[in-house]
Amino acid sequence: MAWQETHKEQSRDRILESAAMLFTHHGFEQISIDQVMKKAELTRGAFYSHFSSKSDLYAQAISKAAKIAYKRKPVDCPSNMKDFSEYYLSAQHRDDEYKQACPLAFLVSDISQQDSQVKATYTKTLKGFIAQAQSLSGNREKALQSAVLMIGGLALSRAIDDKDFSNELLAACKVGVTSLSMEEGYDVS
Amino acid sequence: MAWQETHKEQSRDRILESAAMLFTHHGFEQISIDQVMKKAELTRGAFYSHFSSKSDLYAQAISKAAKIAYKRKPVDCPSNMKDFSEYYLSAQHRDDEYKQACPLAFLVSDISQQDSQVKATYTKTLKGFIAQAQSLSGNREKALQSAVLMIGGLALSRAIDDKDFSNELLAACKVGVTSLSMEEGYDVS
DNA sequence: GTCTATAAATAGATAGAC
DNA sequence: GTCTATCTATTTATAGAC
Repeated sequence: MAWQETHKEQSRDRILESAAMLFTHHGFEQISIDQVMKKAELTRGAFYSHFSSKSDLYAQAISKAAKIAYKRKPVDCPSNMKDFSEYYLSAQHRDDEYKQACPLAFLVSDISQQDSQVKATYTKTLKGFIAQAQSLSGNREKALQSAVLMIGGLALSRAIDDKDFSNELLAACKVGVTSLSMEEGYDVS
Repeated sequence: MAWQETHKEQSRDRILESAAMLFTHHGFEQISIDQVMKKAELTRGAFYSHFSSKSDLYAQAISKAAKIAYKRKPVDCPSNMKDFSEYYLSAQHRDDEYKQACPLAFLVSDISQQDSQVKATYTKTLKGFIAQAQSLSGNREKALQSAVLMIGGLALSRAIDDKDFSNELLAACKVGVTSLSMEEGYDVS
């Protein structure tokens, strides 16, 4: 039947899901192929039947992680930037309590060290994120600014070794995004 | 004489400068102790007379890199956020043409994977950056938002594999920072 | 397709001569 | 303090059995 995955597709999907979770949380270099395969309940040797290299897996895992993160939004289709940013800039998201975090923030400075396939996947994912923001704010410049406040704010909040300061930063970014969506100059054209 | 460094201090400083440059550009995992020592014109074996571990070096290199990046600002003391952001969010800074870039942006998602010493150093550096922004904008919340737009915007612009899109993002962040510094509610208290 | 075994390279850290 | 040499561990990728 069409909905049934073949055995190979199931294995591939388990590898990809494991990689999405591990890479998003720990970055490219900190995770070995062995760790990914063990989480997928397979052995190292089976890896190269599914992906051509670790870097190839990384690129596809970023795309997968973004899809997973997108699915777990509290509302299917947030109707405004305020709701979107309150979910995105929450302490739960920063602390990755559900292991389904946004790779755009968690891996941002990791990506500039990777090959062109990885960068292309990241760029495509970021463009999707900004398109989503633009559909809510109706203005491209404000959508770009909001995206930077959210992705950059979340990334920075994770690097900080001071909970109060980290929370303060997240709160300021939420205010920034909300202010942007309430300013004059709203433009749906 | 007091200004003269001892031989040991000179070696230590060369190691630190080499590490600052290499780590900022390539991240922690991509750089080996051997590469740092070669750039400092020493051999591997001499490393542990100066630093206790690679991670120890990383923490101190971040602080050093921030001092170097701060020194190379075009103006000694930018008098407003617009000037500051135009330098910080330039294509030259993104492309690291002078190899003296800001580690806050270049390493942001790298830091969350490191030990507490590294995180503490990064946090302290970030607090200094925000204090600088606050002294220019006079308002803490706006300073935090400006810092995120600058650091987050620069970090994101580096991950993007599309020059036009990257430039567009930098431009939007400059506008965002400038707008913040011109809004009502300016508060010098 | 998945397994075990291994090749081949690299890196962090230490030992000991000078 | 700096050097050469080495220990030990890890990792990507491949080979070949089933």
